[in-house]
Amino acid sequence: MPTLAPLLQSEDIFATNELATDLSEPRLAAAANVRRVKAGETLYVEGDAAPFCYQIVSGVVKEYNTLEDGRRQVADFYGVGELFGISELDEQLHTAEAITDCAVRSYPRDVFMQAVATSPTLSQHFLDTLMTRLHRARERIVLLGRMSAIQRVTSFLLRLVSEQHTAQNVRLMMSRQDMADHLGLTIETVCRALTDLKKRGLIVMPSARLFTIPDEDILDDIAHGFGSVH
Amino acid sequence: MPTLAPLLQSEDIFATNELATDLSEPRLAAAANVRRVKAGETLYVEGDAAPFCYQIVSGVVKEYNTLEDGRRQVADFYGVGELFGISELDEQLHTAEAITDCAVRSYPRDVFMQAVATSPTLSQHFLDTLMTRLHRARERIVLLGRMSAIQRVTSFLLRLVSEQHTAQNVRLMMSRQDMADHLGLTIETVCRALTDLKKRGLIVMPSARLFTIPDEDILDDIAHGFGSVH
DNA sequence: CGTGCAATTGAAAGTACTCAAGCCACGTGG
DNA sequence: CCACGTGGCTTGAGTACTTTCAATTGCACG
Repeated sequence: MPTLAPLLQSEDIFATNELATDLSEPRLAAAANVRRVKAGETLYVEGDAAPFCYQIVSGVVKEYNTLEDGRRQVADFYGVGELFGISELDEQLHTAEAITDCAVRSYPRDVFMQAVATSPTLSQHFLDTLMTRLHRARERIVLLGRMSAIQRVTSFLLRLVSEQHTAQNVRLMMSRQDMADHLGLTIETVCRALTDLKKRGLIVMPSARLFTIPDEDILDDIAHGFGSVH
Repeated sequence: MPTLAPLLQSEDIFATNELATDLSEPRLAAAANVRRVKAGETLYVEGDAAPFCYQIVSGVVKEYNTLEDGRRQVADFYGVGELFGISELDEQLHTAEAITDCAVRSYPRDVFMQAVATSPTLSQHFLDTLMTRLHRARERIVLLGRMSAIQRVTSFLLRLVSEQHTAQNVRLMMSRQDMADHLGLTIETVCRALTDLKKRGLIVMPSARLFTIPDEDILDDIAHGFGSVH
């Protein structure tokens, strides 16, 4: 039983057209508003009122929480087409920040919820999105709860590979800090894991933000705990 | 009955609603089927076909994943009224096991999904449930990614306190192993954390499955990283 | 060709884990 | 009624891994 196989294949960061249907929903299209955001800019902060929810037109956004001591936990990265900034409450649960220059479509929350409530197809879509999101969150729970640093980093690289549909020259669009905050590690540990993989010839990195994987299977084994390392 | 659902009462607020709505939906009520499960019995296993989804009538159920090396990660515990065994795929993503004797209501998945798709109120409720579930999962992500053993255990105790609406004689209805698997720790580390809290007089445990908290605020500080501990 | 930030490396310290043993409540059988 | 086995919980010692703190290197840019 390839237990984690399905778990580790997350949704596509780059090419999801998850809510393409949104665009076909007249009320939503009418209320939508596209905004440009530069890399590093914050869209909203944890605890803010949440009058809008958002959908990525281009670029990548991260959503994270900040702890009292300043450490951060990145909940998720969102790519083209993905919806974010939604919660059952009236306030944002995370802080959202662009990690590349972005174009982001915003929908007034009440209009969005109203549209979801009255359009069966939209509702269905939204449900699927939420279930998939939950699935993703739980993959991360397994990763954070039970995997070693090497396994976490390896899983993350494999996720990027599957999202970019190639093992050649895969781009890391986020900083080491973002990776660390996402994987529950420190920046140094991420570096060391990458260095380790490089030294073992399992990945090739022509630059700090670009990597190639000669043999994906070996990395799979490592991610799943078969490699020598825990 | 009062002792049957001590866990997860903050979610009861939600759970109760889930319960009420489900029952008021005639198609669902007609297709529902109650089954009794003894503590320790498995309802389904990760990877199984998922012809049903479930709702707890009484007792507590845990949902977990098993890794290749046998370690486990408990995704969540479910109490009275709560729905579980739902995914966007046709297969179960987790294994579900009763941790106390339970009564569980099952709904054929297709009937359930059909009912959700056609009943706006049910759809709305299901949506809220999913958003709340996602919120819970993300709190766990922060816990697993960024909190120390003491913080994790403390947070868990506080969760139980809030669910059972008292800080006196709170029941731990799950084993140390279940706690460990939920918190991403080993059983020994959970024990040591509890011992530590006991020695510091922050909790009192008349028995291994029962605790009282003299001063909740101090524990709050520890959980949030203000306490002297890391 | 500095400047500044990101990434990497090194050394020491700390935290949680592993393995192993001891404890305790409970149920069973002599 | 008590010795004995069982399973869950706790404690101890040693180890492995990750973090922390402190430089150092690499790289893009003005």
